[in-house]
Amino acid sequence: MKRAPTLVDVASQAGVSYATVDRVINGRGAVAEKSRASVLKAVADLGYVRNVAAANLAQRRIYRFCFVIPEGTNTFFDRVCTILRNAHPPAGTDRVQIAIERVAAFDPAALAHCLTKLAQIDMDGVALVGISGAGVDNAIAALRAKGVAVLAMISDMPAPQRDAYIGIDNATAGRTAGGLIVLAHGGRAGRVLPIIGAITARDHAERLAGLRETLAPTTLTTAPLVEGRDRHDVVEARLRAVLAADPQITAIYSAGAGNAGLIRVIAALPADRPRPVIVLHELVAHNRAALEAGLIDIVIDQRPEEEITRTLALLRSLADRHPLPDAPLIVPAIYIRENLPGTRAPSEGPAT
Amino acid sequence: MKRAPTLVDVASQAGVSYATVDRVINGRGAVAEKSRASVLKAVADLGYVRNVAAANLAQRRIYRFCFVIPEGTNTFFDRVCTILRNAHPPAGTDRVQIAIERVAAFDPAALAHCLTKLAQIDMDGVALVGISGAGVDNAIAALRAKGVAVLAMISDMPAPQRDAYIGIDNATAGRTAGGLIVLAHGGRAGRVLPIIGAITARDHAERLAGLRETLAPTTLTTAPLVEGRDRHDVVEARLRAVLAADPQITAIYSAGAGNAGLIRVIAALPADRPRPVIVLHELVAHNRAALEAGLIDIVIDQRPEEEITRTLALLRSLADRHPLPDAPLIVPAIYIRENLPGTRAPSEGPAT
DNA sequence: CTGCAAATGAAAGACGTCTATCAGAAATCA
DNA sequence: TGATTTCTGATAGACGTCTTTCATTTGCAG
Repeated sequence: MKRAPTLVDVASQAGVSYATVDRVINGRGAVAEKSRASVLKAVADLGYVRNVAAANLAQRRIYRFCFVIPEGTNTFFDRVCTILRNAHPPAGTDRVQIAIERVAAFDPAALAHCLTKLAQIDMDGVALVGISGAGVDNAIAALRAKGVAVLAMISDMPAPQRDAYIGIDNATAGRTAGGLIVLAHGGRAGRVLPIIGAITARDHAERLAGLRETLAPTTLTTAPLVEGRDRHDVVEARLRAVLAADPQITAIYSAGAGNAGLIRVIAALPADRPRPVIVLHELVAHNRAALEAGLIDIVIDQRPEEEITRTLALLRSLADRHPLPDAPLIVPAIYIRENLPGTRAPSEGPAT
Repeated sequence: MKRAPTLVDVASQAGVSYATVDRVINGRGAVAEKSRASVLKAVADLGYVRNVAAANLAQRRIYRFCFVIPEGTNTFFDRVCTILRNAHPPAGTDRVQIAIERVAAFDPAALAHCLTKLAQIDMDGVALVGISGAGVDNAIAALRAKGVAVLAMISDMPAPQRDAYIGIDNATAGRTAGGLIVLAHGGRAGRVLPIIGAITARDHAERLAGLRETLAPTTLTTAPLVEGRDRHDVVEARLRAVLAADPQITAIYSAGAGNAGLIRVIAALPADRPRPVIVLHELVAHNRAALEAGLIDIVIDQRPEEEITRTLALLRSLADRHPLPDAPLIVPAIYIRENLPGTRAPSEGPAT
């Protein structure tokens, strides 16, 4: 068990001085092509990896990350912020500063402005919820040009613009909803009502397509799409109307937000006949309460905790100039009343 | 933004020398009670936190962890090992060595022997699957006396013996199975067949109790328990017999292992009548294949990836002498055919 | 008061990397 | 060839902690 190679080892192996190795590794000063090559070869031959602890010590480094989160009526993003605030930095080595910036939702100009401000500060990485338009591309490009890592969370953006995407595959989410609805029908006929925020929202459209894909080969039919604009009041009014007009509905899949309105409608349904099977997205407070109350059946969750954990790990990894590991997409979680996190006391003593 | 306090700061604040501070912090040599108190007070006042990077550098520290995993016919533990081998150490700072020791399953003596051997080596932490008996307690106590952190994974052990438990709440898992079965019956009558490994296995018993708890208030009845001893052949034979004798079965919940046998039985059922709803545990290869083939409906998974991630983070945290964070129990995941991880290509480009 | 043990202080050299400086060598151009 | 550039080497002082050594002071018992 010999010790890991250091930069001194690399220097002697390459037949150059430490100073030259440093110039190559940290890209400062001019280095002859020949020297550069021999240093890189020595690095490869020895399997040198930078000792991050030593480097951080020498630089008195503090990792500075910023999460840019949409601000608005959407409870989900409040949940994300809560998780972020409680997020223990990747455990162990601390020296991680996490800032949260809220910007108006669906407002590319606001996002671009925020990013431009961030470019002033000396950041190591920025995570944002991907949207495109009005200068966002340029603002991101400017950030990345300064060496800031940029990650897309929750909603993706065209690949060349960001360093990586952390989030779920929305088509899978839609298929999952479909599969559960099929299961709940147990072979009987049925009619599924899809509700989304807007057909122009890419994630919603993808979920809807996933649902249809799964339902297609079955006996279940699909009712006309309802657009609820992610607003509680709109969802409430439209759903009430549809349910009144079409009593055949046996299942509802809401791919977007605004579900507090949906839940109000369900709560007001007559108790003498079975209510439709209901599948929603995101385990936010009102959805969770409805699940516990038996007003809805299933919540598909994109597991923001995991998204944030992974994002932090990736930001860290990029900041340390490690090659970025291939991170598979997040698998949407399925919650029913019985597997809600943190409700029941554990069977024995707690983890402490 | 002033720099974080160092041990030098602590020393001057406490009015003692660096050496004394070191003796207090790292517990070596004798220190007068008065000095100890003033050092601790200074630490608290200044909010000193040790710079782990510097400490690790000075010690040339390598974290040495060992996972003791049962060896046997159980595919699940093979999966655990695979995950472990691919486990990127908590990202960023590396210098983590992970050893895997396989020991005979359900054999306390073998486990104790292994632990005793580990006590010889200089370990930072050991994670094991909790079982009790025949010297295990003593072996663990010996380990911990040497300052080695000991975590229980997957199956717990009495609280005072281990530093923490990382795993699922099995009662919740059982209730989850119950909830899904109820959902799949959609209000119709039904008869649920529970299969477990052995009633003496605590986790299996807890899952069964959870199932019964959820089914109790419904119209579903429970068929007599089948004990399959976690063996494919036993499960296969007994299940075949039960299904032949009791055609009323509309659902099967297998709380243990040996499900390859169960799947064989299901695959051989006549195709002209609907098969029972089937809920199994652990997303291992044969269960996954059966899910994809439509032979079973649901797999409840304890998410070993998450268990391992958390275990590593905790081991690391304990090794760094951080106070241990409160880690909630793992929430069992629900898999159906549509949300299996890594099956479908992502809707857009991959994360790279 | 002496003698011994316990407690403390002072200091120095690691650990591996970053950062800077300065002198000297090699390559380039006139 | 000499005068510039462009590279390179040598070196030294951080960064914050660990570890050890040695000398000194303090406390306490006899």
